Order: sequence, then structure tokens, then C-alpha cells
Amino acid sequence: RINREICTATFAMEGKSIGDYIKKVSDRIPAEDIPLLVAWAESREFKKGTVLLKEGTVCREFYLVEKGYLRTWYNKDGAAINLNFTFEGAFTTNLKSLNGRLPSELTIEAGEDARVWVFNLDLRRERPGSDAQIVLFVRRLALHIMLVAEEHSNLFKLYTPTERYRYIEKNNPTLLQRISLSQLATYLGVTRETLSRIRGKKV
Amino acid sequence: RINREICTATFAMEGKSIGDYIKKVSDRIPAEDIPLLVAWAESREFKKGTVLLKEGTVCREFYLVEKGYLRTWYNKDGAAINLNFTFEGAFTTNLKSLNGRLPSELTIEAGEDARVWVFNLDLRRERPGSDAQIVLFVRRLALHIMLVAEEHSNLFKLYTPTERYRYIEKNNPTLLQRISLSQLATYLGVTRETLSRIRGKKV
DNA sequence: CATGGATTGTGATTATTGTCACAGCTCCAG
DNA sequence: CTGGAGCTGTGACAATAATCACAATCCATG
Repeated sequence: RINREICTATFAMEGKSIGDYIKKVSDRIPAEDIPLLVAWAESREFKKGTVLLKEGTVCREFYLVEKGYLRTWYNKDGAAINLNFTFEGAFTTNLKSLNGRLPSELTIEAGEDARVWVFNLDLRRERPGSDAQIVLFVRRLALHIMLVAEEHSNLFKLYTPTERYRYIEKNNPTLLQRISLSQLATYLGVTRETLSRIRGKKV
Repeated sequence: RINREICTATFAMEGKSIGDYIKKVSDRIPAEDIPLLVAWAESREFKKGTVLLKEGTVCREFYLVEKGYLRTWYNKDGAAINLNFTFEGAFTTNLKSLNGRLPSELTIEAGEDARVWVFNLDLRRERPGSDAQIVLFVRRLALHIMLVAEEHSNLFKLYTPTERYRYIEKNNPTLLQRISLSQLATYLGVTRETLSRIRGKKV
């Protein structure tokens, strides 16, 4: 059994600044504009289980995880189906809700105690002059988030459950270390029993 | 058995101009900028089976279908897995390849004889002055395309094969009329035999 | 309108996954 | 240290889908 506390510390941002993660999304953002983005964001703490985006509300924020992780899930007939885990240094939001001003079908909550940079779109409007580069950044970020989501989708469209697990094992082992088997099972579209058996089989 | 020719005619653009479809993607594009976009695009004809985007090449275009349809597929161990069908009035491209200048893992080809508006990103650069609104349009279009793709992904993440078929039957019956059973099967992630049996069952 | 290749339907069998039940394990609170 | 709630592992069985084989049907072409 892996000690969750140690893992969290290991994966924390480790001296990298929020600006570094902004650059990672868009290297075409001029360096002098990054302080504008940083000034816009607000750092907040969330206890494990705290809901950042509630099903039924319109999403007006996006999030950059500094410590801990966020879990995005869909409520299917009372059961939670996990669609995304966002770890340190990564962004998340609900683009469908945010872009279309639609009530969210998804919930985003803290999977561990978390520190998160919150970018609120309504707050941004109150900061004149900084708009052009920020709009550019938000659009790049949106595409970035969608392309990450597409990779998860392809697991389902192209692979069998066993192949999905092997893919995660190879390309995203962080998930295996930090996410419980039951949580990971819905993320891979199988029951916890099936995932337990896949994991038990030799490679 | 439905006659494919008649269907195609029924679903063709019917007097709607390319400008109408641009407006549908982004109602914030000023009317006076639409001619710029229209001037940028080039109308081309493709015979059934012609490849518009070849696996391994970098995608530098996006497409608006005027007549016929485009089929986007992934080559898995020699077998084609269909990821998208783009019909009259809809846009498509490979955003991962286009955005990251990466060789495409996907192929886009004409599923019927087709007439297509081709928007070439390299051509756009040669048209000074029209850039700002076009960049805005391309970004909105990218998000639009991704959100459509997300709907297909959710079929896999949330539904069983039978539920997927029923969903398409209800929300996208065009697919059932215009796509052959074998092609539709890989799109739904089942074998053609299984799809045949699902279709045979009473609701 | 006949014909042959491509597509679709269907049965038999196998493989995979889900469901249900329960035992064992972990870890925190008292 | 001890209970107990919440995970996880595993067996038995049911449900679902894949695979293989072949018959039936469709439909473009000559």
C-alpha cells in the first residue's frame, strides 16, 4: 500500500511557479503578460470532498491545481462515473458549461485536500487593458484541455478494458499510485471487480 | 432499404450559403467579415474514397461539407475504426495534428462523392488585414468541433452498446439512413454481427 | 435481367465482463 | 488495542459481446 501523503508531496509543484504552467499551455504568451494572468488568479484551499463546480450550476471558472488533485465526475443514475483527474500543474474546467453558459452536467471536487489557483471569468471583465492576451490564453487553454480529454476518450473508442489499463500503466502511472481502485474503475469504464482481476493478471 | 441518392439530395445544403454555416459556429463574427472567410475557402469535389487527410501527414486544413459526407477513421492493426462522420453543413479537421503540427493518426476521406469547402491555414497567412476575425473564427470553430466530438465520446463512457444505438436512433437518425451497418458498427464500438442483432431486437 | 462481389442476418460456440456474495485487509477513532 | 467502516480480492454464476462459419440478400454492371 502506497502512502498517499508521501505521494502528494512528491508530485507537488516543487518550486515551479504558476507562470511556468501558463507558459506550458501557450509559449506564445509574451513574458510581460504573464503577471496579468497571475494577478487575475486567486489561490484557494479546499478540503477533500469539497465541491468546486456543482451539477446544475453554470461554470464560470477554470482551475490550476497547485497541490492535491481535482476529480471530475458525472452522476449516472446515482453512481459517480469519473471522467477526469487533474493533478499538480494541470488545468481543468467544464468547457461545455463555460462556453455555452449551460448548467453543468458534471461535478468537480477536491479528491484530496487541495490548493488551487482559481481563474474567474467574471472577475476578468473588471480588469480593463489586460483583455487581449488573456482572451488568447483562455482560448488556447480551452483547446489544450479538450485535447487532453480526447486522449481519455480514445481509450474507450480504441481499446479493450485490459488495453486501457495497460495504457494508463505505461503512460500515466501517477493515476495508479494516487487513485483508489474503485475510483479508477469508473474512469476506465469497468467494475471494480474486473479492474481488480486485470491488475492481478501478469503482463 | 433506403435509396442513398435520394437521401443525399434531401440533406444537401438547400439554398443555405456557406456564410450561414459560419454564422452557426460563431454568431459574434460581424456580418462584414464573413465575405473574408468565404473568399478564403476553396470549393472542391472529391470522388467517394478520396483521401483528404492522410495518416502520417500534418493537417493544415479544415473542411466544410456542402454535399456528401466525410469519414474520419483510425487505423488499428489494419482495421478501420470510424471516429466521425461529417455531413452537409458541418465542419471537420484533425485538431490534434493541426494545432500541434503533428503527423495525423487519423485519415479523413470522402464517404460519398462530395463537394467540400476547404479552408487552408497556410493560404490564410497570405491574406493580410483579414487576420483578426479569422483567427477568432478558427478558435471558436476548434472548440465547436471538440464539443461535438465529446458527445460521441460520452456514448462510450456512459452507455452500453445497445444504449448507444438507441441514442443514435433518437438523436442522430441521419447516421442510420446514410451509413452502412458495417461502418456504423466500428463507430459504435461493436462488431457488425452485434450491431445487426441490436438492430433486429424490438425496442 | 442475370450475375457475382459486397453486405447483412443468423446460429453455435467461446471469451469477457457484470452481478452477487462474502471474506480479509487497512486505517482511523475511541 | 480494539471496533468498525470502507476498501479490496475472489469465487460462482449470469449476461453480454466476440468469433467463426455460412446462408441470404442487395445492388452495380454487363
